[in-house]
Amino acid sequence: ENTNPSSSGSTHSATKEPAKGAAPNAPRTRKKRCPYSKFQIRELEREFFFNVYINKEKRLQLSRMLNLTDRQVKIWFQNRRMKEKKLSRDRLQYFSGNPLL
Amino acid sequence: AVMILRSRFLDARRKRRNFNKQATEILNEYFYSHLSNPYPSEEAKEELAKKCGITVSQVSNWFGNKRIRYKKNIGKFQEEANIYAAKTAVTATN
DNA sequence: GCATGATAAATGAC
DNA sequence: GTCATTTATCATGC
Repeated sequence: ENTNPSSSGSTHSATKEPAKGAAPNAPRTRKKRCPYSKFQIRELEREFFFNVYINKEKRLQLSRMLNLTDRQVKIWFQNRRMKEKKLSRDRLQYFSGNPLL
Repeated sequence: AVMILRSRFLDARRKRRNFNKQATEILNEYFYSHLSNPYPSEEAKEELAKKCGITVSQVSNWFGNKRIRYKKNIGKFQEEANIYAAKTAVTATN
């Protein structure tokens, strides 16, 4: 349901996304936030279930399969670990105040 | 039973409820009295959370949203800024 | 219909 | 690597 625009041109040659017109004066434009598709999320979550920490090989493999950059996959796992940590904190707080109704 | 609780917790996360007026007052007071550097420390966040009856994460969310929405349209918050500026001025003179 | 709180990508400090 | 943040997006309140 999401024809991903992040696949523009450079066929995921990985590790570098500011493939601009080689302008030496790069204004360092922040990449716009692009929500991932359901399919991309499913595959990322599937891998996260097996390994909270992903290695380089699987990362490159996933980035090719999902048409994301290597950096995007890396950052997704970082954010996902932070999310898991927050979920744990919230669960703890939620179940601590209640005598298991 | 546990599963019901679990599912209820999971989908209850994103259900939004507005903060009460008093909590919003406290947060705005801090924000506009620290407008030059609206970044409360971890201790300040905990204190604000306690006074407002919300979590520290909610305090962080509130300041994150407030900072960017204020920056994006200062004019829209001008009236609000004046109100709290006057309020802190009064409390300072008392 | 926007205001508002929470979450999802992306950056940067350390 | 973590983690506070910025920014856009989402979902809800009213």
